[in-house]
Amino acid sequence: MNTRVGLKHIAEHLGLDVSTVSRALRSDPRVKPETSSTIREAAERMGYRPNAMARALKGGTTNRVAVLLSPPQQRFASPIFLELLSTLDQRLRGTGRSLAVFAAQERSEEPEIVRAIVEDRLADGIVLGRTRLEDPRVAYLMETGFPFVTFGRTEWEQDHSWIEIDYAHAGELAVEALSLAQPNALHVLSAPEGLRFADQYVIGAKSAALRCGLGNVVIHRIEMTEAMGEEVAMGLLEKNGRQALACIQDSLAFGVYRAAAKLGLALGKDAAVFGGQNFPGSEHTAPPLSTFSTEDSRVARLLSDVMLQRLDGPKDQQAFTHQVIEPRALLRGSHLMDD
Amino acid sequence: MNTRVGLKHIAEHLGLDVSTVSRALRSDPRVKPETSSTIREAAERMGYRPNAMARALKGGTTNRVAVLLSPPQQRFASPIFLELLSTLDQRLRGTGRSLAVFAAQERSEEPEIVRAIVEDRLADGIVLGRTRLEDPRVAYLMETGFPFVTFGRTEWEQDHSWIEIDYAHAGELAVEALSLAQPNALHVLSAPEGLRFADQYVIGAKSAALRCGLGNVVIHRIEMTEAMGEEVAMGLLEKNGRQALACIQDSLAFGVYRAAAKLGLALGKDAAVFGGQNFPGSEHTAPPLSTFSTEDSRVARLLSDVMLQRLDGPKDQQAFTHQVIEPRALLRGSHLMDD
DNA sequence: AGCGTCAATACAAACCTTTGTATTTTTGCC
DNA sequence: GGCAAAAATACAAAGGTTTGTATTGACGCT
Repeated sequence: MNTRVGLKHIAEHLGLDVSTVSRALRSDPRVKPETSSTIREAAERMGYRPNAMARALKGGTTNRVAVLLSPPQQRFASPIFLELLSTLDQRLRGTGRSLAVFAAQERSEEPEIVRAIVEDRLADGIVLGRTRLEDPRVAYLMETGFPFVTFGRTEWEQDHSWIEIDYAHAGELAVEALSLAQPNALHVLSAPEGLRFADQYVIGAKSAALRCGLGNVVIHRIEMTEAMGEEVAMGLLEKNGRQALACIQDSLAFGVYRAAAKLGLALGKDAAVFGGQNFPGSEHTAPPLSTFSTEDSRVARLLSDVMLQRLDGPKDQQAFTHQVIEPRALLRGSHLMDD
Repeated sequence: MNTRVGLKHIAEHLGLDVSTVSRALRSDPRVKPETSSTIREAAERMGYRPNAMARALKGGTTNRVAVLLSPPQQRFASPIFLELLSTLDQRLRGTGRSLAVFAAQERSEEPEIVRAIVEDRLADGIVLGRTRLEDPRVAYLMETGFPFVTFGRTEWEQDHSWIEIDYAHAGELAVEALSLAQPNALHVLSAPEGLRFADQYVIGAKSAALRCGLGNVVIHRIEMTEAMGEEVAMGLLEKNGRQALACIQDSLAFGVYRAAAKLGLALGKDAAVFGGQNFPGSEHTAPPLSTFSTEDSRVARLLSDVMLQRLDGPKDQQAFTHQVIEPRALLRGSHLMDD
C-alpha cells in the first residue's frame, strides 16, 4: 500500500514549492499559466488527491452536512426520508461535501446530539425535522449562528430557514373526507403534543370537524407506531358505532387495520379511517387506505437547495427561505362507510 | 461567538506545555497524577473539546464509517435500512465515531464512490450491500486493505467479513408455499442477474419447484420496484390460469396487486403471490401478503458489531466474520388460491 | 560529594494544506 | 544597460493534535 501523494511530493518532483503547487491547483492567477498546466498534469499523473482532513483543519470546515434522524424509528421511515438522503447526498457530492447521519434513540437525546455536532464541528450544517414551536435545538442553533434548515416551522420562523408540509390542511383533508361517512364520533390520532406538525394536524382536524358539523371529537396524542395505533383502536372500536379515525400517519392507520382484524370488524363498513404520508402498501389494503401525500422529491430538493444556500450563499437575514408544501388527498375508500 | 478552547489555551492558563496537557488528557502514565487531575479539571472548567479535524489529520483516521445506499432507492427502503442506520450510529457514537451515508444514483456509480471514500479518506470503514459474486467494489477494497463488511457474500468469501440473509432458503419458502396452490405456472420475480441475493433466490426457487413438481417455471430478472412488478404482472395475468408469482421483495408484490386490481382479477383466487422482506402494510393487503422476514434488529446489530471489530479488532484473517441469517415465512394467505 | 537513575516536564517535529509576505526573476522602458 | 515595476515563485507561519526526544530536577547510592 503506497503512501498517498500530497502537495509535497508534486512539489519535490517538479522542483517547485508546495505553495506554488497549491495555488496552481486552486487556479490562483498568480502562477504562470504554463507552470500551472505542468503542475496540473503532474498532479493528475501522480494521482494526487487532496487531503480532506488537512483542508478541514486549515479551513475550519468539515465539508459535511448532518441529517438528524428523529425517533421513533421503527422498522420503516416516513417515505420522504430516503428520498431526502438520496437527493441531499447527490447535491452535496456536487459541492465536494458528504452526508452525516445522526440517529437519536430518544427524543430527549437530540439537543445533546445537536450540541455535539456544533461544538465538535462534526458538520458544517444541519437538517432537522419534527420541530416544536419552542424548539431547544433550534434555539441553540440560532444562538450559535450555525447553518441549519428545519423541516417544520418554529416560534422564530422569521429568523431561520424552514420548509414545512401544511399539516393543518392535511388534518382538514382527512376530516372532510371522513365526514362523508357521517360518523357518530371522530377520533384524531396525532403525534405527541408540542410537535409542530402534530399540533397543526389537530388544529386542522378540529376546524374541519366544526365546519362539517362533527360534534363528537376525541384527540389522541400518541407516538406514531403501528402498535400505538392498534392500542388506541382496540379501545375505540369495541364500543362500535360508526367511528371515524383520522391518523396523522399510515403507520397508525395500519395499527387500526390490525385492531379491526382482531375484532372481526370491517373497515369501510363498521368504521372509517384516513391515513397520512402514503406509505408503501397503503394502496393495497382492504379497503384501500385513503391518505394524503406530498411530492417527496420536491420536498427533498427544496431542503437540499436551502441547505446549500445556507452554506454557500450570503449570510443575511434576507436569504432565509420559508416554504409551505400542500398535501394532496388520495381518496381510495377507507374513509367511507358502506351502509 | 467565542473562539474554541484548545490544548494551547489550557497549557497557557496552567503554565504547562501542550504536550503535557495532551498526555494528561489521554491518561498517559508519564504525567504526575496530581498534575493530571489539575489539567483535567481545567479542561472541564474551560469547556475543552478536542478538535476532531486536527486529530484526524494527525492520526490519519476520520472516525467515520460509511454506509453505501444502493439503488434503486424509490420512495421507501427495505425495512432493514433504517434499523441499520439507527443501530450503527448508536454503536459508533459509543466509540466517538459518526456515520456517513453515500447514496449512489446508479449502480454503475458505486465503484467510483467506494474509490472516492478510500482515496479521499472519507471514512475509516464501509458497510455495503447488494453484493455480486465478482464484485468490483469488494475486489478494490480487499486490494487496498480498507476495512469493510458486506451484506451478502462474494467470490472471496473466505477473505473478508460478511453477513447475509439466506435468500436461497427464502426462494424455497416462497415456492413451497405457492406450490400448495397447485399453480399451472410459477413466475419468479427476482432482482437483476449477478446480484448475489437475487441469484440465490432464483436457485432456491428453482430447486423447490423441482422438488414440489412444478414444471412450468419462468424467471424474470428485473429491478425491484412496484412499477416493474406491475409491468411484469400485467403481461402475465392476462393469459390467466392459476399463475403463481414469487417476488423477491414486497415492492414487486405490491406491483402485482396493482396489476391485478387493474385487470379485475382477485389475488388469492385467480393467482397466488408471495413477497419478501415484510414491508410495512403488507400485512393488511387484500389478501394479506404472504412474505418472509428476518430479524432486522439482529442483522443490524451484527453488521455494526462486525464493522467495529474490523476497525478496532485485530487485523488478522482469523478475525473475519461470516454469518448467515435464516428468513422466516409469514403465511398470511396470498400464496393460496381459493377454488 | 559525585554520579547514575528515574520521574516529570518541555521542546520540537510531524500530519497537509492554505495564505500572507518576502524574494527572485522577468519584462518593459528610457 | 540599467532601473523600476510587475510577475512569478519561494519562504514561513498557522491550524490543533500527537509523539519521539531532550531537558530539568530530585533522589539514592557508594
